[in-house]
Amino acid sequence: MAEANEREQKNEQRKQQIIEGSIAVLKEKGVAASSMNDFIKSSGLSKGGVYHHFKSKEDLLIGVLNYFFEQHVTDISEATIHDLNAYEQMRHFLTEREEILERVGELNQLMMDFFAHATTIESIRQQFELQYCHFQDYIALVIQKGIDNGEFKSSVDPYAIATGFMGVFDGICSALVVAPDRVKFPNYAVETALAILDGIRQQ
Amino acid sequence: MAEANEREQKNEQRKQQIIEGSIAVLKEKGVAASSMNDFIKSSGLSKGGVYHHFKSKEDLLIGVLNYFFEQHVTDISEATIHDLNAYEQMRHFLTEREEILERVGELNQLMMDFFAHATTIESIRQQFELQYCHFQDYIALVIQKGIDNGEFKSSVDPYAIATGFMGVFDGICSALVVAPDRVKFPNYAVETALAILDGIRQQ
Amino acid sequence: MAEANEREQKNEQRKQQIIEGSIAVLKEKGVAASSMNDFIKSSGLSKGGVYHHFKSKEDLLIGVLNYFFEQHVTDISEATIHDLNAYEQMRHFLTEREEILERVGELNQLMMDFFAHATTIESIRQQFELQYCHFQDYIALVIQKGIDNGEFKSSVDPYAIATGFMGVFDGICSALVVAPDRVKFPNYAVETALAILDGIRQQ
Amino acid sequence: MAEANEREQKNEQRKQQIIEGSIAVLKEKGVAASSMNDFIKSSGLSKGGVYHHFKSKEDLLIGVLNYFFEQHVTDISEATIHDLNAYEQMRHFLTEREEILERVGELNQLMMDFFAHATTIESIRQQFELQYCHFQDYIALVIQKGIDNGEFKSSVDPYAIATGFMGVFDGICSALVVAPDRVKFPNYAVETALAILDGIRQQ
DNA sequence: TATGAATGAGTTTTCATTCAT
DNA sequence: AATGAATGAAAACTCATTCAT
Repeated sequence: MAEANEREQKNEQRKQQIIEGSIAVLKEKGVAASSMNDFIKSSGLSKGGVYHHFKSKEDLLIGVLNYFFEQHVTDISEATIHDLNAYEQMRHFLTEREEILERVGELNQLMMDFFAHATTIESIRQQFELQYCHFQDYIALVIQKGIDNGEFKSSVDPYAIATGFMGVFDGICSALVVAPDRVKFPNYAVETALAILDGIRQQ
Repeated sequence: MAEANEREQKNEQRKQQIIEGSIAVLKEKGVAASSMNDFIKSSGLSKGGVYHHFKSKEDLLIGVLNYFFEQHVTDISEATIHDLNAYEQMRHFLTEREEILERVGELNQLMMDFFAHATTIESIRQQFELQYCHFQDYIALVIQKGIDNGEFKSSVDPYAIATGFMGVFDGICSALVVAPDRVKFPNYAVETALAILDGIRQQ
Repeated sequence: MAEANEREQKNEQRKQQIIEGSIAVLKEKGVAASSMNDFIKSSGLSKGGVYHHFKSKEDLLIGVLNYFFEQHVTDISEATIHDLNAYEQMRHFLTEREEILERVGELNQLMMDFFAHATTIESIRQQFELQYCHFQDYIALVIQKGIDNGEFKSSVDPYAIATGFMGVFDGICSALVVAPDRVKFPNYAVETALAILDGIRQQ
Repeated sequence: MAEANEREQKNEQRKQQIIEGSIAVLKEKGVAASSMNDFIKSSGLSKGGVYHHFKSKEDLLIGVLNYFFEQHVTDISEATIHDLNAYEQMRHFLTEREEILERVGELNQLMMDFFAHATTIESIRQQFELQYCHFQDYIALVIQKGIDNGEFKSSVDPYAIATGFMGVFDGICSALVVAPDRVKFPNYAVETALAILDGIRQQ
């Protein structure tokens, strides 16, 4: 029993080792240009060794993505402060937790790259969808609360604004890849997001 | 002289023929999965024939992208109505020209796909950057006009809002790929964009 | 001593367990497409476990073949009835023991498959040769008896006819794989074999 | 037009060149053990060159098989002499055309090997089936003629005997692989086949 | 005895590109 | 201008076998 546990732990370590090597490769070369051989070289293991832990390239890529979500995307609901009203809650999220936003920006290039493969690799799309819905639901909920409180206009569709809110960040991150000199992240995103909040506020 | 002209025209026609075939392939298979052979088959020409007109795959891809921008991205400045103030101008753009937005949505999947390769293929990135800057400058200009008019708050950074504005559309289009059931396009984008406008307005 | 015996018995059981699993795999996938991993999975043991009992794939394959011959190929001499003359003996074998023939047909596909590897793997060829000679000797003996009795023509070469006799069965079994709709087994084989017997009979 | 023809001829030559190299490899290594790389090396072309002419290993293998059938399996109906009755016709075929039989024996090892893959590769099975049916029909026809003539017993099933007839050759060829010291080919096959003919004759 | 992580040469196939015609 | 045969590096993946535990 104890042995089995030890082995499993070692396996997990190995997997992590492979994933971390792969991330380094992916950051350098991009998803499309990274080959299994690259991941294998970076892992320090042999071909068979890597394939022992991940049964295909897709499998490894999903492993990387999961690791990413686990490590880097802090659960937004952790940032909730229950005393605040909806508006303050959102503001707080935008202005006080800037570290999160900055980290998002750093990882952005790789994320966008993965993201683009959501089109081609269904299982990657599903991973993204899961994360996306989670966020979308949470933000829509906060906005709904704001509507119920009378903070936001009753004409607001909480899902539209939640989607737009997230879109600002995703879209600006995309732009960062295309025209890094023209886009200041997260500043521009925060300013736009605050404008959205002001725009839906009840005067 | 006349002959030379005729020849050039035929050349242009051939190029277009190749590009149009390639677009059909790209829409069906995606950028990463489309091979030169696929483009060649769809062109009706031979290998050598296609390579005569485009010296590499990258070259052809850029040709496709240019054709795309020329054909499908209506120059935003055409939509300008000079009698309107900045706020009305933006509103008009969002609510009266919905056909444009819808077309953007349709092309989005392929664009996102191309976009992914902005990371890897520098020349593709440059094409996107050119287009991006063009739009960004134009929108920032309109917003600046609104600030000067006193329509918008003086604290507004026109480039931040222009960037956010575009980001909403790009970001929501991305989301469309990931979670099509959760995103209504262009509705959500328009509602968010209008909220931004309301948010930066001088009360 | 007793312990040593118990151990050996357990070993034999393990080997049999591995072989039976392997046969199931071989029937489903064919010899060429079956991997050591498949055999290991089907055995319920681990990699090391199987390799402990069979030192290589070839070794396991030979084990399977032996098991096969032991289990399924009833010793033809058991079917001998000593009161009968040679002609009746052969007839009896063909017409009264049809169950055997049918079983042969069922196993045929796998046998043919193994057989193909007789070319490549010398040790498999040797196993087949052993079995083949055993049968050939026995049938040739019966025919020789018939010649001595005056039942069969004295011009007959007993080994030629014995070989041909077996060939009819093997050949028709092969044909069964290639053109199952065109071959009725064992009917066609029995009819041909009876014709051979009639053909060598002294009128 | 002339050019197109020349090109096609050259293509055919290339294909033949690849096939002939492949046959040499197959004779030496066997079907199962021969890799595409081996065929490529033996062809003198590059990887892509071979794949230009044969789109997969299976495709090449079928090419080899066809070439074989075309080159080596003389159409049995060519051997027909119309003045002879059925019995003499069959005898003639067995005793006068021994060169054919001997050549069959020589090629036998490779054929058996291919044959074994009829189980695994459907397209190879189909090629064999085609050839098989062709022969079977022809022989059954001759036997039917003999029955109609009163040469053969009316109780004879022509397809059973035709199948058995072919089986003798196929079966003995198999035996040749397994126990070459115990099998004389084509002698044993001819003697058995003649016995079959005698066995179905009307006394 | 038994486990399963690890090895690495090997497999088939793809594909952007070149070049003689 | 156009053809298509040829190149060869690289791709993803397999698999019999070994060995530390």
